[in-house]
Amino acid sequence: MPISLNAEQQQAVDQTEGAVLVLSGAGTGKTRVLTARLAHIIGSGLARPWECLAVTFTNRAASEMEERLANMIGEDARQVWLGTFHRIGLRILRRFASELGYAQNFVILGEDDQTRLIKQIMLSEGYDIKKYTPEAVLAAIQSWKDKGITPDKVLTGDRTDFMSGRVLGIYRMYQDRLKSMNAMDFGDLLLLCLELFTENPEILAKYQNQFRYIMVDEYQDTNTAQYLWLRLLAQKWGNLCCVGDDDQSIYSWRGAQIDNILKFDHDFKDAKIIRLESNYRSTAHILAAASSIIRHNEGRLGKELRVAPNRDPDGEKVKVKGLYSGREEALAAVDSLENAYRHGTPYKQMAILVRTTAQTREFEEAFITNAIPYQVIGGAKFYEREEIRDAIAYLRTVALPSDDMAIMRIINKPRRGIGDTTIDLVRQKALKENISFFTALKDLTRPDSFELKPAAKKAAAAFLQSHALWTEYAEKLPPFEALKNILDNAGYIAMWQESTDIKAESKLENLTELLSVLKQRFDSIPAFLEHIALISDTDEIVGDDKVSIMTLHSAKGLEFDTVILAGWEEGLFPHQRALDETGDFGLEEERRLAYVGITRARKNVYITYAANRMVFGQWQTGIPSRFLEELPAADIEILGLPASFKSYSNYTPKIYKPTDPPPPPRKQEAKGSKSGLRVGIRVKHALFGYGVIMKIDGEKLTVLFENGGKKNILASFVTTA
DNA sequence: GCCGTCTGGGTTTTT
DNA sequence: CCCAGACGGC
Repeated sequence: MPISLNAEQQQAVDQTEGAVLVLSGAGTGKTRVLTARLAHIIGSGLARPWECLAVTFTNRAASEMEERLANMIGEDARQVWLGTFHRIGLRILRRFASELGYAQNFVILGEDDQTRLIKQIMLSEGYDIKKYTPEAVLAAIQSWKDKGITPDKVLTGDRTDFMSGRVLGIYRMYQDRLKSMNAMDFGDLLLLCLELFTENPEILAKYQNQFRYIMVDEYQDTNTAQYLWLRLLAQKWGNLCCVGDDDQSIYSWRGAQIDNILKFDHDFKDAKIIRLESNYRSTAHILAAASSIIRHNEGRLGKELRVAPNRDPDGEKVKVKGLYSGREEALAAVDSLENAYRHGTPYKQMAILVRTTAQTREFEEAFITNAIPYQVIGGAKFYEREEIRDAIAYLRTVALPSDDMAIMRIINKPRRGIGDTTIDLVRQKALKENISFFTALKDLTRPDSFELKPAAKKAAAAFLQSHALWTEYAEKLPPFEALKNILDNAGYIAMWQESTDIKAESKLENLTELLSVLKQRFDSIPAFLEHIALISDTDEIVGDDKVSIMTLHSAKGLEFDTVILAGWEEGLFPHQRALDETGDFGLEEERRLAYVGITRARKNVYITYAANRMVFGQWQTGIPSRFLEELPAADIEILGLPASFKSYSNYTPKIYKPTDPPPPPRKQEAKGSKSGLRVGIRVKHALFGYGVIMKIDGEKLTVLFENGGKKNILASFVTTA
């Protein structure tokens, strides 16, 4: 299928040999180039599909590319090695796990399991986990892994080791524990793959020979481990094509090395650099705004976006709005979106982009009040939720009894009389004898074992009996039925049904949702477990006509007609922690984030900030982001700024003196029905706390509570708050 | 082992 | 302001 390309794009497609860096600005058609290039390589017989490796950063990007490729070359597309770094690493590791001393069916630990494991190790080593949190230790370990550093390669005096050298010990123990549990974490999928390659030259050679052409998307976000991995694999043929945009590098905190892209021509000899600068997405004003901001960064590869020919040259100016409070900011967004909707833009072509997930709530509330359909992308992720992780842990322990983290998670959930003391004892035994938790538990319930108190022993035996039954379910029933029966039999469903927890109802809904996903999409438990270990919620986009609310980070790679960039205040955006922790570097990364945000938009951009914001239940005054000053006056329109900002070009960055008493929140027009209850009103429930009314049906209210639950209750049980 | 009350700390961004 | 985890009484 022919596909029209501009000259630079065509050049990127034709330049198949050697190292190529395609510097591809936002909206310049990089996915199109990548897929056209793959199609060209395969179509012209330069390589067969499975001799091509295409690596992306997100599953979403991978499936998009696969789909487009399938449209061009048909079923052959499925043969291409196309996926995220982690998925491809996993595929290789599954095949050669034994070379590293792992069994083929190793499990992949999620973040919660990792933290629990670190915590266990720290506690048993006598560390004060208040002083040094497991999360911080895990982060330090993760950052070594991102750099491709195994425990024996950590240099003395590595400054990421905030516990004066002791994190390394924990790292070592953590890796040992993972291995004895036959488990890997996310970072291992790359790190161990690297180890596999370096220790087994014949395996490396196999893949080097196989991958004649390698392509990488979002190269600016690769970390050192990924860089090393690519370099090894590309060594034989040298055909490595990396596509990226240094101006969109926003993941340094996760180990991404912007240097990878900045030094590409230094790392790979005779590298060709091709610039894609024709933007097919946004209007001139939007591009001008984005360029003007990013121009304040130093050390860029240099690249200017131009409006591609034959497009509406100007469009509307970028609108900058100052609002009184976070609430008003959200209401202003409602206005703008409704206006866009009236002018023919569907809701699904609109997005609110925020810096932090905490900002989403205010918009949700305003959207509920004003009946604007919305979805929050990312945020509290489905597969990270307690009930989902629990259900998965049940499946895991049944699929693989030696999965220690899984069994420990659910053994006393619901309560079965197996408390911390018993769990600790079993764990110690397992550790000492180097057996799995499950085996240790079995041993301790044997008639000739008396280490457990009778009550605990009885409880443990009962659990094992149930476990055997669950295993039978898993063997005999389809996955969906199996999980349903397991959760029922385990009393897990009943636990939530009987719970007075405000979140119980939504947890039950989520479990139903999980079951239906399982039913629709999976016919084997292992396949399902493998899938959920690697996906994230930003991967799933639904086609409903809804406004998307998400962070700037998860917006990368997406585009919308209308984009609202909210919360442009000093400290929030740029975020204070970025400034504190990495200074100018952090500021530049925040600026790139602004650039990413603006360039998501095709037609309309609104940038808003609030003078006052409720943080931790306290009113805080904010000052407009410095990034606002970096916008080009000719391309923006200023609306509703507080008086002292009338002159945009020379504002003094202080509207409200910190010594002034915090301004009272503006009361929303509380008039309405005589009970005072209306959709959107904030109410308080004695048991469930604060929430917002989503729906009123006579005396029956649907309330979205602030701690996450949605509940139907009678109006008489709430008071306005 | 379980369940209630208390308190200090927390909101950057996530494959 | 809210929540997870610690603590103490049963």
